[in-house]
Amino acid sequence: MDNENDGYVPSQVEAKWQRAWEDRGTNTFTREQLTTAERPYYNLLMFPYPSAEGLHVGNIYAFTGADVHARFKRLNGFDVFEPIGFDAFGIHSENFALKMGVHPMDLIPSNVRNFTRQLKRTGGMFDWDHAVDTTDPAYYAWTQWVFLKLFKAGLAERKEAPVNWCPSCMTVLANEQVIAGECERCGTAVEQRRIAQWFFAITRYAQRLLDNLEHLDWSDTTRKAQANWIGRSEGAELRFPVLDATGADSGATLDVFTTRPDTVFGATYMVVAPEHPLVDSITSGAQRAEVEKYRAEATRKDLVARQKVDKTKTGVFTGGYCHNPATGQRIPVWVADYVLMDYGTGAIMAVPGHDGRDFEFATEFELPIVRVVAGPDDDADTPLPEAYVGPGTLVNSGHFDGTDVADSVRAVTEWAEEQGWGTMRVNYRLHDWCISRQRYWGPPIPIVHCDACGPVAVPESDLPVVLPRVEDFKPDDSGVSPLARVEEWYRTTCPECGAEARRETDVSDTFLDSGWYFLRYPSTDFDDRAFDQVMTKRWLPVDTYIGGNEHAVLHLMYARFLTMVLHDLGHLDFEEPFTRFRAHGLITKDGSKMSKSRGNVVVPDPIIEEYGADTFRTYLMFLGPYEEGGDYSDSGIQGPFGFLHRLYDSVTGAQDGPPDPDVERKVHQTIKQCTEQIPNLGYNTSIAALMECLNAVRAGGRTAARAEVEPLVPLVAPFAPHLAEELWEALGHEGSIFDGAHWPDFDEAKLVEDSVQVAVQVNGKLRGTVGVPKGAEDDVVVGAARAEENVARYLAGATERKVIVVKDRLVNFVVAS
RNA sequence: GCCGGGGUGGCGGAACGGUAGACGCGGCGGCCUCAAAAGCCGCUGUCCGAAAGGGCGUGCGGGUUCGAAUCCCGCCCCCGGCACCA
Repeated sequence: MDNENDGYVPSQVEAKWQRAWEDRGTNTFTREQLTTAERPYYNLLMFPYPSAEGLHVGNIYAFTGADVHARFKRLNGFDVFEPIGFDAFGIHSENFALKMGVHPMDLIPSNVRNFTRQLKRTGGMFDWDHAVDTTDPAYYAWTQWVFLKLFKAGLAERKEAPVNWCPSCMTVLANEQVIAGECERCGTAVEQRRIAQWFFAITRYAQRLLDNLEHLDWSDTTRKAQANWIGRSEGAELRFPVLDATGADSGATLDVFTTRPDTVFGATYMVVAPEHPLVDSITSGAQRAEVEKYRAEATRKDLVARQKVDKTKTGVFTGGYCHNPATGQRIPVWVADYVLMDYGTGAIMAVPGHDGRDFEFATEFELPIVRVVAGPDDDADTPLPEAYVGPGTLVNSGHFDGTDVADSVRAVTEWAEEQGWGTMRVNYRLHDWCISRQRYWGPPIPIVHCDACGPVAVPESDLPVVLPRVEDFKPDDSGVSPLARVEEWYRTTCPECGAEARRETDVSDTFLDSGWYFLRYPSTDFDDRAFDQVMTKRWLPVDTYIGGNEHAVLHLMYARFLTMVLHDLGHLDFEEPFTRFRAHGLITKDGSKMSKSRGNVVVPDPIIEEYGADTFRTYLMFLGPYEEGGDYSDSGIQGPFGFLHRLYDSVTGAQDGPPDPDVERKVHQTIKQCTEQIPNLGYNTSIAALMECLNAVRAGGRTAARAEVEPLVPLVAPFAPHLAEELWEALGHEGSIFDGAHWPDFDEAKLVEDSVQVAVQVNGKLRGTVGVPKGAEDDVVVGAARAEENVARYLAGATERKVIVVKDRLVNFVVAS
């Protein structure tokens, strides 16, 4: 390895340039530079959670792809800001700390140090002077500030909501700790408990979050995932009068949301969720015991188990009735857990004839099934062996009989509206964002509870509300946050009336930390504001954000929501944070996701040790299309390793003199390819083009002319930045290539070949090729094609019907024999 | 079930409707070397053939076209996400 014949020693080259970058501040901005940058380009990557295991290949893949983009933009003259940070709060760290018996306040700093060391070795163009750590009070003071902004705007609400509760461990569980309805630690069935929690009213922004998607330059898949998550559906709210014990109208209504108001004539019963507030008043005395038993069972099941689709439907009759305002008939009200409290109104009108779930339930409990839609081959009396959900016309529907279902949603709703029991309505499946965590490792929610004043905001001047060091931070059987055990911390006075009061002891969701971090980066030089107006104007919104699909929904949605809110409150002049978002693919090993249990985890440190970061980066980018990912193979890295060595040899050994015309053409073709493909994340094909070009340069063992290889150095720089610096220096330049070099231009005139190989087909089958001058007239090409020996054999004795000529590419003789 | 994304050599993957398999790995043979590393040269989809050449080949079945991996219709399989959403 240390052989003196081999001039390229990656470890030495990389150490040298990493030191130089740090000494010269190549990758960092001063506050002054951030303020005056002329062509600002904000290149964002998803900041990592600093695990104890260290950086994994997936991190490096994600960051390198973003870094290649950053370096490409920089070589194209932009002032590229590529900050980095640590998303270090949250349940992962807390659980790991619990397992190891270390305090997170000790664990996280050592993890961060290790990550920092590893990240620096990968050669990313990170601005370490503007790093953030979400667990730093100087950061989370402003996370708490964001909370207060929403609170004061009336967008933070406290309401009761179910949490997962393990009756054996006696503790609240996060959703990810519930595996198939059981506690991940002890296997006990998880229950639901209702406690008061803080919610952000993201549902009020549902329509805007949906509408804006249209104009964002984001991957289609990500936009669709967001749209599905928001889940807009159009329909109607219908109000069914509740009957009292005597069968008379009680004055109350049971309201339902339906996307099929046109099938209201087929609603033969109603179903309410077990948690529905009207269950008590609707249930008759005789049924009360049974209903109570069912409700108790339903709440004992956790949400995961309850929502299993394939289980048979369960439910009980309440003994109460509604009256179907369309048919005038009395219909029973049931309680069943297939109706969810948190979608729509928590109650449905059941139309078993035309809804699969209702059909199943009606069959189970022998409830009437009525056909109200007839398909093309049906009439009003055709039996229904299963729910019919296809197109057709209404039947058994009074004066709507014969109406096409396509037109009837609106018609029926308008009719219901005239009669006062229906309204057009849009419903979303997006839920309000629960940000309360009954946990220790997060920023305390900056609220004080006062008996007289209620929940009161901590004054901004008192921020941060510092998370105290608590040695026993394990969740316990109290069902409240560990902070609720620290009396000297939670006892305080009301900021409004001065009375004795108690701090909120829940901490906030990690997604709140990461929901605004991109606003903080350019302003880390300011400790008296979350984000500075001048910096924000210059740098935001983010120009390109590259990250994993696993955050395509939640993280990006929350970040968009917070940005919209801060915009509406006058703190930002844009409402979408990420102009362009691209999701990278997944890197697999032996065809499957890397995981400890599979034992196929690739550990990056030894690879960088052996081959260097440049080779590792180049290999990762070469594996497959960046947006699709690829499969990691241990031996594949040899390709890029050899390529970079050969490049080093050719550049450092280049001679003065004129370039070979064929090689020069190849160089220009390569410049064109890289220029067009790199900004679109076509990294694998760009690297392939560079390899092909170098193969042409070195063909037959020839020595390169300087002019042939010089342009290749900036082209390879995004992938192999250290080597590029070394070669740039070897070519006699001073300073960093990322400051001194320009992305090379290609010359259209130098791209064209003077002769081309034209494929010759007979009846679509390739029978030969002929070399002709580029742009030759059709008859010349056809003549040459006809003369080709093998082609002539196929044409002899056949009748030519037609000749197709594609200029400079192909001739096809269509013949009959 | 629904929504995405895919199925191309031994492997990772290339291919504006126009010579399928670029580039790389692996394999085989050779050069250099005391040896190794690095490097270099040649071959490498498959079947028939000594060669020239030919047959077959992009998950399966149809279709459009002079020509289909690519476009259309109907299936099958894999991966990711959501999942009783009324």
